[in-house]
Amino acid sequence: MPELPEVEAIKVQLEKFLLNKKIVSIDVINRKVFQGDEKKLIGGLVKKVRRFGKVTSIDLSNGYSILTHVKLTGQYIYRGPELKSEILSKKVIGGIPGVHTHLIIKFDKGILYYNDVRRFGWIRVIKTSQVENEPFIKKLGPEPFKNLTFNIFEEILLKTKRNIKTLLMDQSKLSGVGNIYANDALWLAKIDPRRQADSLSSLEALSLFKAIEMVLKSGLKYGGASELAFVTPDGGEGQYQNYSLVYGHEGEICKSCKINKIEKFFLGGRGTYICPVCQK
DNA sequence: TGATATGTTATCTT
DNA sequence: CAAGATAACATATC
Repeated sequence: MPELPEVEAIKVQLEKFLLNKKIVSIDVINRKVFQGDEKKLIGGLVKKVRRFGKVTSIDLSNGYSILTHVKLTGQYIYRGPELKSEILSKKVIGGIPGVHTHLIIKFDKGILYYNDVRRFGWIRVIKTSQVENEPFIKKLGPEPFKNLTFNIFEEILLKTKRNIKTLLMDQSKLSGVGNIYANDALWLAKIDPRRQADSLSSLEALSLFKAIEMVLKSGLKYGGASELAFVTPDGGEGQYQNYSLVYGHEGEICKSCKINKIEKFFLGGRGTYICPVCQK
């Protein structure tokens, strides 16, 4: 769920709420999700928040960074003086703090909670200078809007016979796209997700490249998709699920041809939605 | 009650 | 050997 637009929404709000605030204490409730020495973070001021694909880095003034991946159900929720009205999505199961709260960071003003029902997410303390050398970040492929050009995209497609949808979601090939936006981009480009990546014509590849940018832009515009567990640090939800093109629309009429029903099947173990007539 | 949701990785297979 | 396919992770929800 949290893909490029969702993680960007987290990044933007964390920066908005935490910039220039000082960490005064850290409570690591669950070591499973936390790696490193939290004492290194105490006293640091938040100077910048960066995003690499689906990973966020909170950079501090003391040379350390908090690198974090929320995976499927990780949630960062902030409570502090600048929240005009305190909303808390019911997707925050157990509340804050609650049974699923694994980390609490207290700032001079405000508190940040990390909740994660399934505990797949992780938080790492590393030196800021090492963020870009972190193995996870190092193996990320180029990212849309950043360093993914059409030429690079086409080269990636031609290198493999894997199905195009699985390739789009492979973070080592291109970063940021997950299941929701892969489904929507392929529908928008009218390409069957089962096609071998290297079988796409140059024109089809260009259409898909543009479609990826379009659906990601739409996701960014609506603050991400909150189908499952995604919430923003202010406690609110994204709205993209109300504007998605095919993802989650099984059995509904295709928005393009307005005739055929959207079908769902599994591809690479992931839910895949298509219009069987529009997508070739 | 058991099937379902998904990001990533370890492991198995071709 | 390498690329690709699949299972595993954990648990709330329907």
